[in-house]
Amino acid sequence: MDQEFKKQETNSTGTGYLPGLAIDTVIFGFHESELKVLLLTYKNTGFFALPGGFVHEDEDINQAARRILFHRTGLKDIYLEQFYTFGDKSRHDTAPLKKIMAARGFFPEDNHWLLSRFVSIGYYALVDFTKAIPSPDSISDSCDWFNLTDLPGLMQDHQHIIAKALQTIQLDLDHKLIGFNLLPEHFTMGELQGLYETILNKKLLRAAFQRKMLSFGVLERIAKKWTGGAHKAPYLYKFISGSK
Amino acid sequence: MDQEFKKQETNSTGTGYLPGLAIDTVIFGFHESELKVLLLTYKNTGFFALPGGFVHEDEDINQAARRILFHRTGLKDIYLEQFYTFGDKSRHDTAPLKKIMAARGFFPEDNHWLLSRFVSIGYYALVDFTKAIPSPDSISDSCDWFNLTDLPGLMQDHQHIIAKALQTIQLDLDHKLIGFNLLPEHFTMGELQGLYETILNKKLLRAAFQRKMLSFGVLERIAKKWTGGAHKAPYLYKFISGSK
DNA sequence: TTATTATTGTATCATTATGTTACAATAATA
DNA sequence: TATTATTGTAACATAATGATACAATAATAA
Repeated sequence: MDQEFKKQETNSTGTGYLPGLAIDTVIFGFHESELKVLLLTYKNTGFFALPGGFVHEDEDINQAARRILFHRTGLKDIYLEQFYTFGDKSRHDTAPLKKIMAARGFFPEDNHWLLSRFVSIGYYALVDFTKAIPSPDSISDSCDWFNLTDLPGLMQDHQHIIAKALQTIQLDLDHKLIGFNLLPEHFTMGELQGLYETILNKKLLRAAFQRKMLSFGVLERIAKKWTGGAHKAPYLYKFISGSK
Repeated sequence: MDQEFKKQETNSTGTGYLPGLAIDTVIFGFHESELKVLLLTYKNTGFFALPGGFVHEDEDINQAARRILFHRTGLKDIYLEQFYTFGDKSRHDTAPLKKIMAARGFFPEDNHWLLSRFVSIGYYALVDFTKAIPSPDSISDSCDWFNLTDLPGLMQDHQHIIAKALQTIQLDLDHKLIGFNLLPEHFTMGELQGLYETILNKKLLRAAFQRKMLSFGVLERIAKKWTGGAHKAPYLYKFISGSK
């Protein structure tokens, strides 16, 4: 899989890829009451960036997004949604990419395909934090979770892409049942509420939240969870539905 | 403006355009209780298609969408929204395009840029039917409104693009105030309700609809409209708001 | 001029959804 | 066995929406 990058650098015309088209994925996770995104750093540069990639000539763009997602998290069958395509001409800034390549000892001609203007299709993914295993590759030093509230400086317009992704899931949360994708298979009502509160960035009323969630009829009560606290044990729930 | 097409055909490598990237616009209008979309036919082929175009090298994709929209309708300051990017590899079908070009007496090599695989960014526009003047150009025979309920056979996946656009405005209609863009400056409550009913494809309750619309506080009552009917005259309203 | 007709604007009440408070149930601990 | 904190849910209050009813009023006909 890591040949992918060598292939991208070496063949200066980008044969085998759709020209000028990139995919960036905002991979959301949730842990300890914090919404997180997966970021990587490019080797020896300290640049933080969203996991992304390019589309093969014989590949649907959605397939490409899944491939990239799998590559970073090791996960298949993930909730993945295209949310916006970014194509301002101001995105075209070759400096960071040149540095990234230089740090690998590669000094491309100015007409190298990777230095041309790219339009990027944004996808967001919702993954179970406990199942996803971030994996760096030959081109990146690290690939790790960052709190959404405490992001490092990001390459290009990646900050903006994340903001737009967040905005999208905030809107989607109300009318699609997507929240569950961020939790482990079993969860308490309190955990689910905490997730909603974090995404929407506001407090919700406990009684009303529970009533509403149960009214959807997609939660199956599994067992009790004895947390060790001196109080009633919460139930564990699991998401059930034809659609996931 | 019509040189645009000659430029696209003649220069076989597509210099000046972003390669492999197209824009398709679903331009919605509303007239006589029918939702309409603007379609064009390519000269001497009878192919129906969405108005579309390509992105200039020095242009934001949103600018490109506005340029295409202006070119077709003569309108600026139109409500325009990107809704999805279509990039299945199955879209790549050179046959129709070859016929279109052949009908113009142009027979491109197989490696002509227009025959390569394209990813298309979909935009939808909401326009005042009474203001938009559909205009064909050198490459198209006609450019006309078609009822959404009675579309002709369309090129490639344009049917699917329209379906996705419709789905998007149905969802947007609830939480954005976008409906007004499809009506003339002044309209009655009945006309507004008819518009909503057509888009959502269901009957709404008159009293509740009126109460809700007025509660938004974005409607200014202008005057009465004497229709000639033997009944109370409805008020004319106008949309007022900082955001349009 | 006045009755008739169809449609509009809105009040009224019914129903449903949501906000809010309260309290019994219950694990762990003292 | 009492205490504590938290959960699940009942109960009530308020707000939003569904449904019906009716007065207001342009045009037309008597």
